[in-house]
Amino acid sequence: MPMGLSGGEMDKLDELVATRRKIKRGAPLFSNGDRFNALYAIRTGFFKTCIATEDGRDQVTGFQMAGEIIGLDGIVGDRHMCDAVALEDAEVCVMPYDRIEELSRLVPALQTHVHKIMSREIVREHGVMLLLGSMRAEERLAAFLLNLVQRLHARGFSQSELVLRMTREEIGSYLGLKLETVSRTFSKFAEEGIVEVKQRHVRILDTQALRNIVNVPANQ
Amino acid sequence: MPMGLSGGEMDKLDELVATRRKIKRGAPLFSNGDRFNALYAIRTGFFKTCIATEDGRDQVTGFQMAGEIIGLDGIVGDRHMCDAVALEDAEVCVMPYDRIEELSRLVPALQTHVHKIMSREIVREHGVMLLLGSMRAEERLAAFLLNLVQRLHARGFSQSELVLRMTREEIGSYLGLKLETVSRTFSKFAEEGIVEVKQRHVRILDTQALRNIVNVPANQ
DNA sequence: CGACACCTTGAAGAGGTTCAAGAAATGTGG
DNA sequence: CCACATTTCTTGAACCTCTTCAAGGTGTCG
Repeated sequence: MPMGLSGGEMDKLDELVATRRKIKRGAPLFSNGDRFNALYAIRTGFFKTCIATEDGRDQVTGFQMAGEIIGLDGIVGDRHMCDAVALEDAEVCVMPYDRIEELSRLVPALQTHVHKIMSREIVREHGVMLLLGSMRAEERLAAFLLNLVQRLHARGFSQSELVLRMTREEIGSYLGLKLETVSRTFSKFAEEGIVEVKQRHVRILDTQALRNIVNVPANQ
Repeated sequence: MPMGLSGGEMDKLDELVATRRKIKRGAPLFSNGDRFNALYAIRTGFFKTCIATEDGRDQVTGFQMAGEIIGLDGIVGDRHMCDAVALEDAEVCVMPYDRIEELSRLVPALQTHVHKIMSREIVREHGVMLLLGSMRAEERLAAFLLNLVQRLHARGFSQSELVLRMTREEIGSYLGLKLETVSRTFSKFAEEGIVEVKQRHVRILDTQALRNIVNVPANQ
């Protein structure tokens, strides 16, 4: 979070994130239509956000982990426009939105921070649109794995090993594929020696191969 | 834009949108990598935003018309992360970003307004993800046409007639389809008497049929 | 008026889906 | 702690939608 703040400012920020809430696995943090009054910073656990249509369609719009912010969709209409569901037992900081607005006016660093968070989400979604609009199944899954493992690594986890918190169906929904296609693509990667997959445990054996599949240059 | 402001506040807002810029058809408003320093409010004209990858892939992430805001992607990284190209001669208000932040701190209504604009963009992109992730070609094109005509109607244009400002290829890129598929789907709609298509001139003959295709209930 | 970009349409092919069946893991209640 | 129900995952085969490749037509702009 932002830095270089005075003591008084820090106290206010501390107060902003003072309220905690625990969510059991499978339970919603919020649901489509719920009144919006706070953003949530994930302390621990793993979430998915998704939108459901009347005709039973369902689209996972993202997976969120510790340190990430959920609830931005609620600002525009005063109600949440999607569901946020815990994929494992989780704890979040409840940040009342009116307090955020109030504090942002007093602390420019917080204001900038909030804007950047929203802008980052917009840019992330552009990337998902690229993935959904132009990639084939293998490319999608490779991009997904690289993205997940990169975010986990940034949090101190392994660069090559991960435990999926979501089902094949949820991965498929996110990637615009059927669960069978996700499963088959995992099997294909395993045959090719790129990954080792045992249910939700994934070990990446050849990161560069995944990068080549998505056309990401070697460095970085 | 926000209302219920004092005279002094209005003056500041007027100053914020004082600078204009004209962009010729085909010219970029900004390009990926450009330093970010302003948001743009479209006064007249029509834009597309798109991201290009090294390997020649290209994804249109949106089409924007009068009254809409472009440039939000630039906030997070201090550089624009996509290209914005005018699809017809256009004019925009240049709103320097540091002035927006400054003014937002003084005028809460503006602060809320900015947040809502960003939140709306996030929600819009969720809708695009649903479209790209779970709809078939006909559903995508029907949703696209309904969305376009609805936005045009909100600006005083016809509910049933529109002129496309973009090529089949650009529509296809946005919808995750090849241009041939877009063309064929238009022809199919025309055969079925749902629309009349003559190049870029489209007349919607049966709005409800389009709604049925995307599973939107009759009302609204 | 000619060059170029854009659009349409056909035919063949590929990638992903659907349907189906069975195996493996997970959770639950006795 | 074990048996059983349930959920999740894997794999096969047929099918379908969309893509690819190709050719010709239409419109537009200098």
